[in-house]
Amino acid sequence: MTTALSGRGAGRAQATRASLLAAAREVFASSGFAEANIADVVAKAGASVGSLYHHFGGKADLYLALFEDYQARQEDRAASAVREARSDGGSHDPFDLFLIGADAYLRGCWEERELSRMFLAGGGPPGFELIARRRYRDWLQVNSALLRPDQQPLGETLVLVLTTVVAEAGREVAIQDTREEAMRLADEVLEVVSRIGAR
Amino acid sequence: MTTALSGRGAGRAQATRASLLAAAREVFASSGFAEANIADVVAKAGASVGSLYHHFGGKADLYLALFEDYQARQEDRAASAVREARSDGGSHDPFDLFLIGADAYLRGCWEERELSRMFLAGGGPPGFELIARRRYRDWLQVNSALLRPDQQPLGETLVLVLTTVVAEAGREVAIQDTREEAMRLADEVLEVVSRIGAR
DNA sequence: GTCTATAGTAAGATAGAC
DNA sequence: GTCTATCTTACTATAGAC
Repeated sequence: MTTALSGRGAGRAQATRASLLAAAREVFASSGFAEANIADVVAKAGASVGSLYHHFGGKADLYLALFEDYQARQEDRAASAVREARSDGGSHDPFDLFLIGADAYLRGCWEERELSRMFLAGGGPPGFELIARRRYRDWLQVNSALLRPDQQPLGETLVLVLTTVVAEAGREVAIQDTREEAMRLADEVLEVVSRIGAR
Repeated sequence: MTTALSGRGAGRAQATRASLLAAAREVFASSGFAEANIADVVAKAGASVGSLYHHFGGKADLYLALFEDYQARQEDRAASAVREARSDGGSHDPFDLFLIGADAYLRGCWEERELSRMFLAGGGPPGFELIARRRYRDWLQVNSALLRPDQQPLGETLVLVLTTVVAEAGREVAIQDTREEAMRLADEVLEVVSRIGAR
């Protein structure tokens, strides 16, 4: 219990961990997982190899930690937007809520475009592909439940298409050069999506 | 010009080159680019490291060669299907032709599912991401020209969505377990796509 | 053209002092 | 908890005989 009471305060250990994560974000984002190397990460973090291995299991673990955080933030953005829309007395229509969540997701892709680019580009550590795909399946499940596709023909496929389009739009949004272009693209895609899903 | 007059005949050199490519296909497909190693390739090909470097520039070059061939076959499938449809006196409607090409592409994704899976999964050699994205842009251009989106609002975005859906459908088709599931998925996606593009 | 043997190198991970 | 120094492993790529 050397680190007892941790998880809070700005102890030096937490600071090290944080700067390691921040450095890893930059290095991985600019080189991709395979090409990135640990030496660059610790150098940029102003830390040491030993520290890195004290806080993380290794290169892959560092990447995974980044992904978990990113994923949590994206889910949070979507969930918050939906919750807010519900409480603000807006539409409770499932498809409208889906669009609201998708919009929040796309905005998040732009705000965190370095990370979005990286994760959506593929090429993480061995086994990462599976993890990412599982997340995708989960998302599909959520959307599928939300949109209750069993009430219409082609339901499952339609949900698959809708989810895919939003996911890919995120990739496209993240590589735009300006915020204006990104937002315009996001809006247009949502417009097309809303036509696709129009009942 | 030691290999002059080559490009044809079943000389031993060509046979070596071919078995190297075949072995590379298996190894890369099962391990991905980063995890695959050259030793496994030459072992499976019944050749030697020296031979490999005689025929190819190295690991990355081997991967690229595989990609070029795959890409050429896919384009050929789509182009042939469209050409055939045109000559058979079928519809000349651009969107119908797009659907025909997409259908041929999806069937190709199933027929060559190991390779499709691999390339669509991401994670090739350094710089591969760029090459793949360029191809995708080219495809977009072709579809864009074919569908003349300037005649309708949201045109470009609509073409982007249509192309993306087909591309992603290819990934999904390639990971199905049976031919029946794959073809059913392909048909349903095309059905949804044709609704999306319905003018 | 094909092979074996080896060089060269890069990088992830560990040991142990402080 | 953090550091430096080192180990170890793995693998690409080359050299040179046949």
